[in-house]
Amino acid sequence: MTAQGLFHAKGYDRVSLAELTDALGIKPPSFYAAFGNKHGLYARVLDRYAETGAIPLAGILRDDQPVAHGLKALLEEAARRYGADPGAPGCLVLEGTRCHDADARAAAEVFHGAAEAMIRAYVAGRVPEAADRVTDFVATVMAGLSAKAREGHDADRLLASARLAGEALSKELPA
Amino acid sequence: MTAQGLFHAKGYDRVSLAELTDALGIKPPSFYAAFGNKHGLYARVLDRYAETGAIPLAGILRDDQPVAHGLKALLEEAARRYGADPGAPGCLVLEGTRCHDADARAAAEVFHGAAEAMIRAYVAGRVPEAADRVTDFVATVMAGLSAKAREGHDADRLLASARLAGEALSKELPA
DNA sequence: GAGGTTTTATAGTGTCCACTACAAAAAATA
DNA sequence: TATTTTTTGTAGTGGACACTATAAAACCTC
Repeated sequence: MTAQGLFHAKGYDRVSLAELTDALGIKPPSFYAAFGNKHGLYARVLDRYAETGAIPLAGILRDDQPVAHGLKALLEEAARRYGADPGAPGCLVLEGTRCHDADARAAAEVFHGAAEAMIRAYVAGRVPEAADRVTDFVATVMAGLSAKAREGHDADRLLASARLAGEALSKELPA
Repeated sequence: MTAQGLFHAKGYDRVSLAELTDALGIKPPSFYAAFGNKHGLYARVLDRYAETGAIPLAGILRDDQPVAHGLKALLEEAARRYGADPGAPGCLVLEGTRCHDADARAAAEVFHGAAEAMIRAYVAGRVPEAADRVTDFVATVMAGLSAKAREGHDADRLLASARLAGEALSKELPA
């Protein structure tokens, strides 16, 4: 199990330093020499996740389709990813924003805030009066999807909820 | 600050026994004589919350209106309550299902499961083929609303998201 | 291959937590 | 009032955790 896998599977708080050093095959002093502290490694894991494991927002929120189409694709992709691996359910970033360590939480909130800003900018570009409301709704549904993934819902169940949420977007935004 | 207020404001994990005994005006030995342990008090708080502070499902999910109407009223009521008190945001039960203590989590999950079962039964009574899907959606949105309330969204913002989610229900369910 | 430098392992430190042994005070009973 | 019982307060226990002091080993450099 990698460090990223541990954080995703158990959440920041519940991963102990002993598990991390075991997973990395190093002893605590080497760990601190390399990463500074526990949330130092977590910050690195988040960077890596943003580049490889997270939803590629830029690729999904494209300007050659209606806004509603992009947002629905985003929700559906979130459902698929959050439910893809039962051993690492939900979103690493969204779950990180709810952990008990202030430093780790702050690190996750940076990524979370950036993602919401991208969504808001995408909507504002074409339907400015709906940007705040629609962004809140999409973020709310994504938070719910991640929570339900952690309750054990599989990708199909999450996808059904994402599609239902998408109906609201079709109704709210111009085709 | 009452024990219930502490649990709601900070979440189960982050309330220490010292805070609880201070709040109750008793010393640890009296605490253990009265409640057994920390999650013993939490279980009592949940009981009390279910009776007084939680959403009155039975009153909202009434049979003299369309199903979509009842569910929309539920989502809107959740938004109002979750955002009503900035010092105790979100749902005590939903947040409890995500805490780190296995006993406390199990206690919260009992209430959470009962609430979902009530919603499912309400939908199944009149639109059985939609019961699972719609219940998942409503529960997902409620989890998202509670999460967003804890991020600091006020009742108005939550209400806007709840209303948008309601549009999907109107579209999905018969009037 | 000797001397110096960096990496590694052992073994711990301090801290915070839920929880409790024990004794002093209070209350109830006789 | 004397004695027993119950409640309370003080002070501490044990365990888990993130983190580190120190010393041994490995690795260069000359």
